[in-house]
Amino acid sequence: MEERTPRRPRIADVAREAGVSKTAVSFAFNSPDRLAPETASRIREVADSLGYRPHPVARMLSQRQTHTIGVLTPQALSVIFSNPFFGAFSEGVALAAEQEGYALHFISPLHGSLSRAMDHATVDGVVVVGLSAGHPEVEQIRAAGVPLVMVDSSALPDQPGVVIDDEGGARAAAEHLVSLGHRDILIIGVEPPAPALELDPEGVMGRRLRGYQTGLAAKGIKLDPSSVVVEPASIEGGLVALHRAWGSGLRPTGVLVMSDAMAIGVLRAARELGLRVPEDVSVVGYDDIDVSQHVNPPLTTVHQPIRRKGESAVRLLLSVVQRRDHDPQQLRLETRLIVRASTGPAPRRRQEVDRVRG
Amino acid sequence: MEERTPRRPRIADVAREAGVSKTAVSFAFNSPDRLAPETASRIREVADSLGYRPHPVARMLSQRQTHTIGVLTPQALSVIFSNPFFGAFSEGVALAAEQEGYALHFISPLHGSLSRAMDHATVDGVVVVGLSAGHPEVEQIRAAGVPLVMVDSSALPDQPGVVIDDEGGARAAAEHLVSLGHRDILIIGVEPPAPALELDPEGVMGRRLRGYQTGLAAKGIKLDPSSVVVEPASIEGGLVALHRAWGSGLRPTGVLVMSDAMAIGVLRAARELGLRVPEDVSVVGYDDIDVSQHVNPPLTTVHQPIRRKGESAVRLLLSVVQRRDHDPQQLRLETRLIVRASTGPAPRRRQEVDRVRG
DNA sequence: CCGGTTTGCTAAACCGGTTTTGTAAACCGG
DNA sequence: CCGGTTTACAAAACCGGTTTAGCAAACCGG
Repeated sequence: MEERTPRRPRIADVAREAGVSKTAVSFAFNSPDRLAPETASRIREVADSLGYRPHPVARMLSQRQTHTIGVLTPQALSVIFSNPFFGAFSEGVALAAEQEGYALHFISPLHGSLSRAMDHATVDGVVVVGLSAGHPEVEQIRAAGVPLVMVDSSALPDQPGVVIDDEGGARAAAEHLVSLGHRDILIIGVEPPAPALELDPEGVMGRRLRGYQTGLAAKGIKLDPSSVVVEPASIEGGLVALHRAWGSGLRPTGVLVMSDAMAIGVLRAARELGLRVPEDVSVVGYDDIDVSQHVNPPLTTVHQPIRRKGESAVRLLLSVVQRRDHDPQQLRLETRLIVRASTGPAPRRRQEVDRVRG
Repeated sequence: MEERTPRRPRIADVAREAGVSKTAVSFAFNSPDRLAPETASRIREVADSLGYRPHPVARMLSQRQTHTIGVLTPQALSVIFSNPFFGAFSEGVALAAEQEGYALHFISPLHGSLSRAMDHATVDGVVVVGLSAGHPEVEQIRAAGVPLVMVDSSALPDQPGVVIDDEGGARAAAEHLVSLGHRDILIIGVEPPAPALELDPEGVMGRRLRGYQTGLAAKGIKLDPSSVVVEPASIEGGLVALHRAWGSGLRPTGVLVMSDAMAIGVLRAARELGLRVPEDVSVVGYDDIDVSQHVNPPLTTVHQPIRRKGESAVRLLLSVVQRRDHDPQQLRLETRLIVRASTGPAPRRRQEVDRVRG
């Protein structure tokens, strides 16, 4: 005997079965104190026996809240998840969200359009990561009245946000290389999601680039535009980047990489090119992801508190979502250079050239 | 002049402003061909000028679909995201989801309860990862009529699912160590999410354990229960695991680790203990995450197609969500041992001892 | 024992859309 | 020019809950 299309029980079913009104059933679940204790428990029993669960979407609609926060990125999730940085960031986001009982919804371009994705997203607020402040999508979100906090964006002062000292960290990295005697520097950056997009000077990568330049300029090193290459922020991207630079004739002794994931790829590319790290070439990463200290050689990099960044962003967001509305708050976290084993004194130039020739 | 509480425009506002019915507005967005072209475009113009966007939750409610798929895990997201394995898996999930225009919602225990989290989740279907088939939560989902596909679970044959050959991979790993002369083996497993839970013999870790045991038993090696230790699936967990084992007097020459993240921690612990890898101790991981080939030394491990697993799971799920309903399909993906540099011949002394014994 | 408050529940409105059903007007073949 | 079909839109029902307004009975102080 088959059950006949076992439709999901609705609140009306429970009400009928228990001989009460829909209101009473709703009360039984949401504010039992407004019902006589016996009534409440009887309703719950009936509900249980019917296998009734309030329909989450209906609940969202009438309550006007979803208990969900969104993480919005301009890049496809399938690419951004390949960077352990994002995993760690999500870890922080998830930690704070879970503590407050919020679920997590990831929002990435839908059929190429971020707005469309945003239009379909059912969230009480969003953490925006990797998008600069002026972005139209960001305006759209604000216009829709959805609270947001910007991460890694030199946000307008009227929006809450959390940033790190990208420029300072980058400068420290550059100075470190310079002080080791490096003069031929290659910079590897992260490719912006939309190919047409220029490297946004106000974005993370723009700020890091400025930091590098400042650090180098202090010792009188000027940067040729050709010695800045960009690729996607992944191990693979880093691998490709160094190979490309090398292929186009560049022979740096020091490489500043804007992402640890890429730096790991650079380490590998170096090995494939027959270069020893750090004897022949030094590499400095950025982010200090978990594995950076475990790669070969352990990576010198700029540390940033990734998890804390995610956590703080969510706390900030929830403080405005829940109308605990302090004025828009800006949080700034620090970076610091961590010297491990992927950097060393610059090789004497002659030596390097000879070895590669031979 | 302040705008007066700029309420979000509703469909009724657009209808009034354009002098048409709600129906017409809805048609203008969803089936413009049912309207005269001029009418449709006029409505859209009005809608634009008002900044109208269909309310996603309302739309979900009446359409009875959310265009969202859930990823359900019994562990807190804040812990599971720390394992690069999950990042890669999510990458695959996201890839397939994005292609089909589905958003991603992560479901993890809400205030300790998975059911509660599931009750609040607004998804068209879920990918269940790391939960075995018999689990009550899984039954609850099925009862609620939500399509699901189980990943890494020896599912009942009436549920779609994707699994890998955990046992075969594990056996290969064990045989590899044995063939190198190792006789004193330590096994490091992943701690189940609920502390009370026993190591589920039907779960991933149970299957891998069986594989290890089979591989060892073939060469007459019996496993003492004390040489199986479990910790959380993270770098930190692996680190702790080896230290604990060592502290309790175990002196293995070969370590079989059920997760690469943990294996990386083991490599570090070995270094801290003054052990050289692979000269003093050999380590075999499991999963073959991206960084495994970049750590020091490059990790010998059991490869599984992580991304493809996520991707396949979503495709399977969507095929039932969209009523393209083939009968519940089971997908089985292969594993293979990848020998890198973290394994080598068992150290001489022990080998000799064993030879004499044998 | 009377007027006011509290208790316990219901009826109706509402959240913001989509979908079904209905209906005038236009079209159309014979 | 008449009956039947399309076309183009509107009215109403519906999705499945919550929330507001309201009402009868019980309680309660004076």
